[in-house]
Amino acid sequence: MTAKAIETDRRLREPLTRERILACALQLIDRDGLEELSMRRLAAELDVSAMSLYNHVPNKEAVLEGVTEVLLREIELTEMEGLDLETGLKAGLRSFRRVLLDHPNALTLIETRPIVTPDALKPIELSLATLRRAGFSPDDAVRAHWMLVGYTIGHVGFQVNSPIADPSRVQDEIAMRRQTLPVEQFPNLFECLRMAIEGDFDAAFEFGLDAIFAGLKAKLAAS
Amino acid sequence: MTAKAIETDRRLREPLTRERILACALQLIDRDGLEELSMRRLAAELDVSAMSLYNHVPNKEAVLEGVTEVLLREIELTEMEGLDLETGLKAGLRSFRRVLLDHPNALTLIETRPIVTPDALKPIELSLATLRRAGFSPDDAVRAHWMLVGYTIGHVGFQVNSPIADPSRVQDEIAMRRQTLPVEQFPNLFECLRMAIEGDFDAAFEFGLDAIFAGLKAKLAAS
DNA sequence: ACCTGAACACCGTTCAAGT
DNA sequence: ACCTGAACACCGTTCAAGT
Repeated sequence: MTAKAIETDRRLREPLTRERILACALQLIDRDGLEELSMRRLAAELDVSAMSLYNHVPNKEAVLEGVTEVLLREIELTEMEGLDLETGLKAGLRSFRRVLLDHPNALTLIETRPIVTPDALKPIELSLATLRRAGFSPDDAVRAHWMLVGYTIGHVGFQVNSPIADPSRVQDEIAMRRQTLPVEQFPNLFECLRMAIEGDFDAAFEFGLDAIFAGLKAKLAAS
Repeated sequence: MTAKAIETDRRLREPLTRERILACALQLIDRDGLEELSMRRLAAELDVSAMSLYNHVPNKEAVLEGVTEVLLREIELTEMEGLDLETGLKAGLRSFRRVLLDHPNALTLIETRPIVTPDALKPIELSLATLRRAGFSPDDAVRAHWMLVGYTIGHVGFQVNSPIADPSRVQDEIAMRRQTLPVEQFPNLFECLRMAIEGDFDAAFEFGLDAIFAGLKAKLAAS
């Protein structure tokens, strides 16, 4: 092959960049799951040899952190600027939850990769600002922030990893558990089973948010 | 080597069992992290060939699920039987949190492996029973349970994966962030930084619990 | 400057052969 | 019934060689 032909080849396909690698990695995670992401598969997907990736990214961990960054940038923040405590934070948390639900296979990434780039810290800054404005001390602002974010992530985790997430198998699941479990030892579980399975997770999330904000406001009034 | 010598060998070391495999796997995870657990390393640790494991366990996923089961059994439940809403559930959640904090490297396992054995469902049954007894409808009992467990897991995740978990590096961290981040764009973050780093996570957890139970009781009174 | 093939030290798992 | 070595199809990453 002549040098000219190779030049043409290179111009035909997009040049490899960090951004393109991260975008492709996220796609792969969304489609096939986090376990299925390998440097070799990622390279193949980009039509490139596995080793080319290492010209743009130091290692696989950097890819995973980069994907996490991309996800955190997806959070819509405009709706929470300058609003009051409940309205502003609820908007931010709903947007955060939406991103998490849009990328369920990447949840573990968000849980385990603390990112400290300015983009990633922006939501935290806004959240703390809202809490401070509402009257919380710096200590309690941090605690309230942790509570809200912890609750949101935990709740999504519950929804996403629910053993009975597939609605088409609900009936099977109920039947199976009735066989496996001694009903008389788990009366409340069985009473709540259908709801737990068919549950409206959005409504459940709002239920929790309401309770938490009621509690936070009570704390504020008491201090 | 004679047949007799091999017999002696076998009698010298404990016989391989599922229980022994799971216990060893948990140890390995606690010591070296989840990433470091491989079937081959696990086998080596047990002084056995990698393939022997497959006589007691179908595959690696089964090992991970088994370890999760073991962890869930560690939750102390006696203290929450028959107690009132706040006292009982707080006791259970603190015990759950203790187990999670004792095995930080296994947190992802608990988050992603829904276990449906009777042992694993016992805590849920007790939690739901307490909530129903306090007056919640089946729907709201499930929602409150999700909220509490989601909060607890999320909070521990925050604590465990905090980028600044190593207290010896707190000062470095502050200095580094001051360099990297434009202070004027993150005033609240910097104001809260020291607390976020040195924060008393136990106190923060209790702060959130208090707020949540205040909110739950308000819900109960309103309905 | 960017890409690549060959190589190294690992994986999980299967299978046929041992006791 | 339990254990094992060899083998297969994968990994992440390094390095020297290409353009």
